[in-house]
Amino acid sequence: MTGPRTLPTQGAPRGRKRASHSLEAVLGAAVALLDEAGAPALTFRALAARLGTGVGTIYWYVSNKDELLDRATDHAIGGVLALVEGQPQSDDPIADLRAMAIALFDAIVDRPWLSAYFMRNTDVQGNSLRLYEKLGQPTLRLDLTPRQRFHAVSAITSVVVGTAADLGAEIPPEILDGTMDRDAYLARFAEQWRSLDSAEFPFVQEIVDEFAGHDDRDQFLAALELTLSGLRLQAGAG
Amino acid sequence: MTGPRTLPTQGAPRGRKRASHSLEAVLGAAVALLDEAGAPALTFRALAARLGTGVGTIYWYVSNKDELLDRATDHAIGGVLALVEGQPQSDDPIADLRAMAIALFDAIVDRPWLSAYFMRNTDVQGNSLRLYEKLGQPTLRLDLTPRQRFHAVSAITSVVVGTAADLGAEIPPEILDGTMDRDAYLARFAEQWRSLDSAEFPFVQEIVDEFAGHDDRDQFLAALELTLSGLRLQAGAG
DNA sequence: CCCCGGATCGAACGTCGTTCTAGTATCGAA
DNA sequence: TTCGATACTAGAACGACGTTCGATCCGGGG
Repeated sequence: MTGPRTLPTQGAPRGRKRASHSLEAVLGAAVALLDEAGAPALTFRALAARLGTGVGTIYWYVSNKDELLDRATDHAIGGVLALVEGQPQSDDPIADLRAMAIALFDAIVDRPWLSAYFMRNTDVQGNSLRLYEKLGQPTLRLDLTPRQRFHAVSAITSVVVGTAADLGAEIPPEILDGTMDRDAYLARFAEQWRSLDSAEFPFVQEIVDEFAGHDDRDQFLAALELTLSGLRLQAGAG
Repeated sequence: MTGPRTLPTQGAPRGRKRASHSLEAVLGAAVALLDEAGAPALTFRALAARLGTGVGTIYWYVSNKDELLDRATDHAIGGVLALVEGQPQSDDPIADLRAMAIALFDAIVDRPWLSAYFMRNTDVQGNSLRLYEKLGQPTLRLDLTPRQRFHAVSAITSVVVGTAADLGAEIPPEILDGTMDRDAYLARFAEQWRSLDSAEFPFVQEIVDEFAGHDDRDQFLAALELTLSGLRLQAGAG
């Protein structure tokens, strides 16, 4: 009456007899909607239409939109987790950290809607905890205190989420429609910046060319590298 | 017909004759609503009620909710900018960078709604550009390439926004009502984490005590320090 | 005096999340 | 076979939201 008993956080849908729509189907359709047109496209009515059911049916599997979003996010993070778990372990823990952070970043670039809901996922169990564990494991091979390890992982996730969110934010609708390409968009900004008073805005003048031609991935990699080199320094001085 | 001609991004409201509600008043009320009860509290009806007007009036000053949010955010960032500009410049550029980042972080902690709208503010002009400039100026005193300076500032803002967003997300309604205090909330998580299989979750087991008693500000300061020490290393090796 | 344009107002529209009631299919027990 | 409980489906309805629109007010220049 309040919903299906439990959901397997992993694995195939176990013996549900003849349900035409499982929770898995709902989540899959939700993720598809999010992928196709972002967060505003995920409405109960659109989801019901896609599944060929009524809105009431969705509420049988999920108690409200927050839970739908949480479960859909966890569903998507499952994919990232699989990727990260498939990565081979190297001799250098920091290199492993880097590889995982990049995999996570790429996943968010693929699904920009993830960044908005990534941080508010307070699930104790689920895939995000498992991902957190995976991200933390390389720090166990570093000469750090538990506190330093804790801070290191949160620093790395901050960099990933922070830059990815920044990235997802800078995409106004004009550019998604193909009306205007990214370079022209950046160039318009750059031009306005160049016209600023260079006595009042010396820094902006200094970096405007870099901004005009910047690559988001390079920007992320540079930020990540700063954190990682700080971490390497910390581990070496232990 | 489409709104007031322009808005002074700074300064007193100039000679508007007898408007009972200026844009400044609208923005002030909007920020007040956001401060009192967060983003969901800011609705056109609530705002109109607070101003003692109709909803239509607000649309005279602002063309839609996105613009309202952008302007309100910029309004709030003006306060941070004033704080940052009031800080004295020291001999150490990195220390200045640190101080600014901390001021920004504290401002977001004060106004958690800022984190959500901080990144999507793509205004070319306005206070966020000025703040960006201020954040970048210390890097001019560092021995770096323009590209490195550009990356350094975006790395720092990523850390600030990333951790602040993470922080704002981990506040479920129970804790804001005073129903449950933060320590008990963290302890509940910690307990569930402790019951996990330690072979499968070695890292979580390692840091669970740190997590249970962690301070958000310390977490941010640690992440910031990693980036700054990486930056110092980069500047020294120039 | 009238009129014109800046400024104000609130009813109304469409969409959203959510609730509720009615309904159908399946199965074990009587 | 009948009955009721359980699992699930369906869509009308409600209130709140963002937004639009025509009506209205009001001061200053003709």
